[in-house]
Amino acid sequence: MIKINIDRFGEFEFEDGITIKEIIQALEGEGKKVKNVVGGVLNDEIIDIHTPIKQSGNLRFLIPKDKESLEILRHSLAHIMAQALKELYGTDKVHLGIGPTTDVGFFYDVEVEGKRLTEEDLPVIEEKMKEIIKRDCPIERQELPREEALQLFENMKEIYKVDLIRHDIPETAPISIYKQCDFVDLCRGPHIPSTGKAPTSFKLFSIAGAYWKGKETNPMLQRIYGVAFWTEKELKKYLNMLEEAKKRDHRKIGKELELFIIDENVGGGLALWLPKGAIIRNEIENDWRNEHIKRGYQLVYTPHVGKEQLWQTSGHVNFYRENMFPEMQIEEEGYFVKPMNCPFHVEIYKSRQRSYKELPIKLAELGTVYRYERSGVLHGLMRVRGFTQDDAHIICREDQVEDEIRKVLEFAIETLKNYGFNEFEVYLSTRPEKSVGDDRMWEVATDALRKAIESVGLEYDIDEGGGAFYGPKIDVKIKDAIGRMWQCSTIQFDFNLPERFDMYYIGEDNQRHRPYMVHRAVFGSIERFIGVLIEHYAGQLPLWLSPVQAKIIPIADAHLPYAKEVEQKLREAGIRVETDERNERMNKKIRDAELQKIPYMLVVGDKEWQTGTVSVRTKKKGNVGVFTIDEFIDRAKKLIKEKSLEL
RNA sequence: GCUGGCGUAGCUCAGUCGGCAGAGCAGGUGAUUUGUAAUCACCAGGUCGUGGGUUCAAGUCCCACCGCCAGCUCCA
Repeated sequence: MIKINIDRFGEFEFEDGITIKEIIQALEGEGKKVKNVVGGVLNDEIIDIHTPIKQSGNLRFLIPKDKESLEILRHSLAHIMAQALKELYGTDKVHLGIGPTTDVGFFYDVEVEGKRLTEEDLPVIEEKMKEIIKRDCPIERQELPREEALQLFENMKEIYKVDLIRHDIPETAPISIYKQCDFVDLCRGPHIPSTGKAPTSFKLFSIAGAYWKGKETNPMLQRIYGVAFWTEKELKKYLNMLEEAKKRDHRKIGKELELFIIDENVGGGLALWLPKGAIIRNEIENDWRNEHIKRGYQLVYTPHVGKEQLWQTSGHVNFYRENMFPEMQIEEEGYFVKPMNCPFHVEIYKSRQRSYKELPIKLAELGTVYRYERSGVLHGLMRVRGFTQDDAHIICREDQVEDEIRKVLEFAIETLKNYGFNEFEVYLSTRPEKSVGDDRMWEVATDALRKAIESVGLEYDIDEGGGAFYGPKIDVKIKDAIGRMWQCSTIQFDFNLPERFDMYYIGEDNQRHRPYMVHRAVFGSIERFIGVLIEHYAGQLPLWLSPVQAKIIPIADAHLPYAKEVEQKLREAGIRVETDERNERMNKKIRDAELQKIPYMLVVGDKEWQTGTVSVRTKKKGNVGVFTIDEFIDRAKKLIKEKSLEL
């Protein structure tokens, strides 16, 4: 017998191996109402109503609106899709790979003999799935001995399932299969009680190649992706988000607003900054430099290439070579384009002997690095081959570690907030199995990272063993306006380079000591961060970052002299301003300024000329009224200085 | 790199069965002189990604390459 404490129902004793389904029957037998249960959470594990419970514990029933039950639904929809495929294209012809859930839905990797699935097939499959849902097949679970399961799937010609049983399912694990009508699948579960419990609020959205088990040498299966939610409303919301993401695509906006281009004549993953994009970048970089100087960083510059020996010492030649541009020969000497800035910063540190008194030394650089990325992964500014790290290396004593890490994290969070990001995900990655450095250093460093996060008051997840071999790290992700997470800041200890380069400082004891070294970046990559900013703001950047902050719109050509006068005054006040001198109607000029996402439109006509004013229209609020030129300048200057998000 | 899709004017795209390369926007010229999201007319603009092939005839069909997009993979 086992004891189960059921949330809201109390504690019960049951036979070992009872299922939720049977528990519900028992409860209902006692006259209790238990409705709509699609699964349960047993001791933090999501299980379905079919799975035998073999241990005592706490159980909570799941109904559709529970977050955890989505996984059950999505898993079942993957099966329903597989069943649909088999019914459409023939049981023997469809070979199933794996069909797990994803963040928003599910996929199934399949092979259909003699047929290449295309997007046009998706609606047909969807229809079939809806039919199966309507049929309301009860879903049953069964555990089989290994040999029997092998036999079954061999008979069904499910070669991939056989492969899974042979090579991937641990000897000790039970082998379970799920049946719904005539469809049988190898599966760990969990699943909903019957296909009829699935709503039709799902959508198949793409079809793509995927290697069996993700290995390039294996055959490629076709992966069909679906999204699924319990309600139509949630599905719609998600689909709208996708639409919105498409509208915000920084590649599209970057082209429309003439911010940057990636030109095939130059090469994939190599961005060219057009004048307007360069303004954004310049603002960000100037701000970055000022903030770093304020915080005691010292700015440095380093070259784009360095001798092979340097990269030997750093270990990059041995461990990072596949990501580097190939070696070049100059006067019998090998050189590499830099994939990272660290070796140079280390050399700067080593340029003379260092005393404990001058630590911490914080060297900062907007260093442009080049990495070989496979052509297929390049993506606008988000994934490039040449990018600028907002890099800094903090070299300090052990007694300074905690304080320095806290300052870095505070700095990063404060900066990201300034750019309009207020939600973060923080990850602490700890020591992996293969690593360098002694236990003590790992402990001091990991502790400092943890304390920093806690002192800043952030929630965080621990990625146990997820650190680099050379040290633990913190990663910060930001949430954008439509809920997507982007990796930005990173704070990484490095126990490797100080050893390799034999970095030291002279301590109070007149002895050599190994310093702690930390790599850190706030934005990660300037290119990528600007890409994220563009998508976050849908191109409507904060005033201080806008390439053109105000557009002067003369109503007719007659007002041009006054418009130029206003323009001159604004320019002298440091506001980026343009006058629309075209012989177009005012409405057209406003429309074009709106499309260019210019924050302020200053309409000037007879009235304004006579009174020395401008009629201010903002991108957000439309016409906000008439201001004197000085009033407008004061307001705009103040907002720019404050980096305000307001207009 | 792999799988699939797509490459037509500066941009967004149409082009049927293989039969004279199109539209809108942008650009140029002219008219108009305008009060809060598109004034009108005219003009110019093309090696249909590149190279080969099939055909009387190729933007269209076939092959190779290049590039882009989605996904896979990768992301010390």
